[in-house]
Amino acid sequence: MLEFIHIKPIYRAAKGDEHDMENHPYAPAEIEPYWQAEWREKEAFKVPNDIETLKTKPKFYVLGMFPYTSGAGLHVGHAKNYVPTDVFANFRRMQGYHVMHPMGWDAFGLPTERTAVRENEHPAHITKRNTETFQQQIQRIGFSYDWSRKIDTSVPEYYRWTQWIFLRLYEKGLAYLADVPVNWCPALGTVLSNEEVKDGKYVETGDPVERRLMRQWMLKITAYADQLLEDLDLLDWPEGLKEMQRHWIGKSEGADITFKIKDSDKAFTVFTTRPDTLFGATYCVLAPEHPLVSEITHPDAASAVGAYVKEAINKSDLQRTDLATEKTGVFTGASAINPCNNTPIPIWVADYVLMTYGTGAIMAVPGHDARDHEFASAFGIPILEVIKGGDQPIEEAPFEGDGVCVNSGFLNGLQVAEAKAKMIAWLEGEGKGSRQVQYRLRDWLFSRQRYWGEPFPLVHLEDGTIVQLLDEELPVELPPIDAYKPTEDGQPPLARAGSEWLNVTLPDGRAATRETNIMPQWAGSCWYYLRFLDAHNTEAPFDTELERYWMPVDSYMGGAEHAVLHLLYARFWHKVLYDCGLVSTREPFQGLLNQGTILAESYQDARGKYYYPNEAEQKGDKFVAKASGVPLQTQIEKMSKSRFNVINSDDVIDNYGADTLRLYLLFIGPVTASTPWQDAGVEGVYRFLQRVWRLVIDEDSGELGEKLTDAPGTTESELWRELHKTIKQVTEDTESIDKMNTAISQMMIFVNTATQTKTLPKEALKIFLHLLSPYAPHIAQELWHRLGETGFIAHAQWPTHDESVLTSATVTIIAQVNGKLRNRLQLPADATDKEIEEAALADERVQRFIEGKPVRKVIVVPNRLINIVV
RNA sequence: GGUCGAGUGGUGGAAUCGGUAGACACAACGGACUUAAAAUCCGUCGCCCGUAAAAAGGUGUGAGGGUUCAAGUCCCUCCUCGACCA
Repeated sequence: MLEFIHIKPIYRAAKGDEHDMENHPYAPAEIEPYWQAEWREKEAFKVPNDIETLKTKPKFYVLGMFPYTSGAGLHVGHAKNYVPTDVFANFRRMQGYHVMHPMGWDAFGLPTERTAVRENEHPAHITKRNTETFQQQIQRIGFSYDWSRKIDTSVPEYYRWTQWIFLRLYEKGLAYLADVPVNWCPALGTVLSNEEVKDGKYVETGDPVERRLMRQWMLKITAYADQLLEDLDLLDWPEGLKEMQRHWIGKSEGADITFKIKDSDKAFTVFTTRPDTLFGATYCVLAPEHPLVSEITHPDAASAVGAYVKEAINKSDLQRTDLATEKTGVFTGASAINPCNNTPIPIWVADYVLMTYGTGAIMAVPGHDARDHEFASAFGIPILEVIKGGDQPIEEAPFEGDGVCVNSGFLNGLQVAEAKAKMIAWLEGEGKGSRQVQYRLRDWLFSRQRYWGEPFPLVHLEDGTIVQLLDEELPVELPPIDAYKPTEDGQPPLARAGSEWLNVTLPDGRAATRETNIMPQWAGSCWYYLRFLDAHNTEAPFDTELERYWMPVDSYMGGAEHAVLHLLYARFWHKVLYDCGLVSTREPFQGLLNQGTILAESYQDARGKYYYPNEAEQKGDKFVAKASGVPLQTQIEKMSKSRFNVINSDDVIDNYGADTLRLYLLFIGPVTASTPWQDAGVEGVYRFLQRVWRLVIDEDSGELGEKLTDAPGTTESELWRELHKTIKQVTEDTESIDKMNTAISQMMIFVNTATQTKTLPKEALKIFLHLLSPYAPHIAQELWHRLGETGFIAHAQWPTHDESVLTSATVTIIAQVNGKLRNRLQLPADATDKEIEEAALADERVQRFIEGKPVRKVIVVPNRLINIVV
């Protein structure tokens, strides 16, 4: 099916086949399953759970974001995430750390439920099958996970504690019911969080989403907005990612200002980040949903306003606020009084103002805000200049920059920043407004009208009171109903679970009904990194002492698509747990890296239909479909099932082995870079591993190579120097995580050098195998074993380089004339600047370019170069 | 529209604090080995100009300008692509 399958399969040494006995090539299909079984049976990577044993060594927690176990199975994109984390875990283990490196399954959620509906099979069955497939596929790659800690978010042993943590949030008043405008997806029959909706569509499926007012569970993440923002400074995350979180939280400082309505005792409050421009406010706008709209609208305008509001409410936020769309609005007939100069200004209703942001009302300053300017221009509202500094007349374009206040009474002559402070002080003094901080972050919509998720540990009494269940009553198990499909009316599937599940009698005898919503997909992943620390605890989510030892996660790696959602939600829960005294760190993930995506070539015809690579055929420099001859376009895109360009990790392992897959994924580029998959490149690293094999094993005899000696490593001084260079570079590059590609380059250079030496000291070879082991653990272990060592090389001590081996007696000095390279000089390493200068001036090639011209300046960079300026 | 990031050979990518551009691979080409092929080993490999072949030289990191003894790297302007946000 895929291109590389055409390449001949790896040679499998035929066991017991007399004719083939003389041939002993590198055979990953033999050695990899063998050592994987050994690691499993001897529990090579099991981490002790006993705190006293743990305390004998420092800890390191390496975590790759656990996968959502969809039916598509594992592809090389997943491996691009897990290979670098595994290399790093191996590296730290060899450096003498207790390494936490676990794996588990994010198993609740919509995609599985959709498959269940489509294939008419229970989500629990599908999940079981999917997780088994994932585990099998992941295990073939030879990762050093402690499998005894495996978790599955969809089993009661796990979600019992998700419910338990929810109760802690509930007790703290952080979970509440509210009638909120929600993103209702008719196709899915559920509400979605803001984060799951983009451009009016569900991000996963593209199904349209509409606005509805519904009673929902909310989590008060906004209560932690400031902490979530400030504590970003404590983290070793990529700056860009922190910036995205900051932006998502969207803190803006400004003022609430109260506007009285003319000829009325009513008033409304606006939030603005530009109180300095209050003198320039020439109208106000209420959001269509604003409660005051119906009260203040003049009877003459009532029908127009009513119609406008009705239409606006169904639009998405994006449609409403997009700068590119034409502004619409309608005048209410009422006026507000500008509090700074008592001028009446008209009140409009317009959908570019959102009820969910700020107060749902704005003061409009068309002179200094792009949207207001556009709106005022369209409706002929006056535009006033109150900040001087634009290079176009204020009627032509708004000026949003910094400048000096004009036409602004007591603010005239002040800079924007001073004017803001003075205006806020004035408003506060007059009782007309106050300093205010506003966030873009909204509370988290936490309930779903679906089946495949955690039930809430809450019950409703007849009088409407909500009662939380006792910790001992957990878990509230998901009832095994068959009718889990969504209904038209938004009634959750759990409402059909039957009275046995629905009806509860409380310990005090009162009758109650269970909450029938479920938690969203993100719930389980909000705390899974804590459960790994104590995965089988039946008394608590995790042991406090173990938590104190292991947390925080030192190195977390995952896709950039989780830069805001998962990472923000998990940080929020963690902070709540911290405030409950349940965890010891303010932040869960100290270090974090986003691995790049794997791209692959895809083939598409003019109609947009995708073709598998083997359905395409090259004709000249164009591609056509084999069957129909239709011309095809090729492009490098992100790997995905729908683009027919997925490379399955199993196929690569079948053809080349897991070590090749691991090495290739790292060799194609930096871990954080997105790079295209190239079948030919896989061959390259496969050849490298074969060279490593032949370095140790004589393919004809199957014995150790004749070149190998027991002599000290230093007998081959060139090799010995290259080895120490390799130790140094592999150590540094592995430490960086991102530059594992150049670590592999250096190992290749070492192997090329070693192939050319007359003898090969086993000592040097064994040291090299240590370096290779985190990257290609199977071949390293096998050769380690063949060299007569017992035990696992994965448990051996990481080597350190000797700087004195690296320094040589002579160095190459670059001789430049006027900045251009003219010759390379071999000089003693300890040559003085003067000696270097003399040597350079004496050099024939250098002299040719000086041509007797006077030397104006000489720059010497020690051990590097000399530049003679003439 | 905004913010951030990135543009280096035929390809993936190296290049520390500004100090040898193109490491390591892939592909291609040439050679050795072979009855032959595969595999393996050796060699060439930015462009231009040169040459029997070399040597020597020029030029070159998206475009243009600047700073510097020295720029892929720093600064300014622009172009293109990507990510995120609106």
